[in-house]
Amino acid sequence: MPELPEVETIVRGLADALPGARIRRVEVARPDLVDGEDPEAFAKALKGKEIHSVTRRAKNIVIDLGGGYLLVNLGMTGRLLVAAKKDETTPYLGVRLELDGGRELRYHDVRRFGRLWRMTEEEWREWEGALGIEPLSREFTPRYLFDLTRRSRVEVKTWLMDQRRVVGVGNIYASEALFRAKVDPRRPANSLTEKEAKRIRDGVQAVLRESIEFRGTTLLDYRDSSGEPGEFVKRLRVYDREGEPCVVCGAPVTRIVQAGRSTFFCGKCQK
DNA sequence: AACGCGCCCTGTCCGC
DNA sequence: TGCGGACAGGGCGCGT
Repeated sequence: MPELPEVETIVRGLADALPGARIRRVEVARPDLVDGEDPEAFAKALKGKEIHSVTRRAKNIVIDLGGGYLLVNLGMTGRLLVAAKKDETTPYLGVRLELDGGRELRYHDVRRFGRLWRMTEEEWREWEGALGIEPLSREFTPRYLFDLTRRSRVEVKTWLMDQRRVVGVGNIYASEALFRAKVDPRRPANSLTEKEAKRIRDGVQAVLRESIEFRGTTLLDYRDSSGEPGEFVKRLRVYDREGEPCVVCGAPVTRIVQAGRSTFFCGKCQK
């Protein structure tokens, strides 16, 4: 569900609300959501810890507990919400962290593709180092993108979604970025020119930045940490617009399937 | 090593 | 109205 802009929006909300809060009690309603240890050990380890900061790495939410981390990946339908203890819950509640001041942090997930897990400082460094670079960082240069594509014949849309190279781009923003770059999503990665690599870099950064401004894309399930939907869906140019006119040339938007996922593009604008 | 595929799970929507 | 199939923002593990 959530790609970089959605996770970033959630993280900004949590970073405002949570630092300084202490975890008083932990309830694991859906044990399969906890990775790496049994739910009792997980709960015991978190109890009493203070939340120092909340940040993002790739599509993961990173909660610094001071000498250890709690990681959250939202999968397709995960939500991380700050709520009042007295507020109503849903059948999809997975994990509840009771905090001070009558508040709690709730993890909800209809499909349960999401995960919560703990990491030591050392595990964090190793895990984090194996991920690709952040697309909004200075490291993400046209040259970086061009050089890494040389060794891969994978179609460029699928290539963009591989989190070992560049993180944070998922199914919506891969289509949107390639539309902005005017590059056909079926092109093998190693067929790109340097100019096209630059256009793709620019397209990825532009669409991610704009989507963050609009607090992400809500197709159905996505909500920020306050339960509010994102507004970027109105700004999508090709995603979920099969048959509708291209916003640039008017030709109908095409839908194809790549690596089992829908891709949307304009066959006239994207070469 | 790189790559394609099936699978995890629940809900919604569409065509018949 | 009911039913089967396709599909949904992600990511892992398998076999080749």
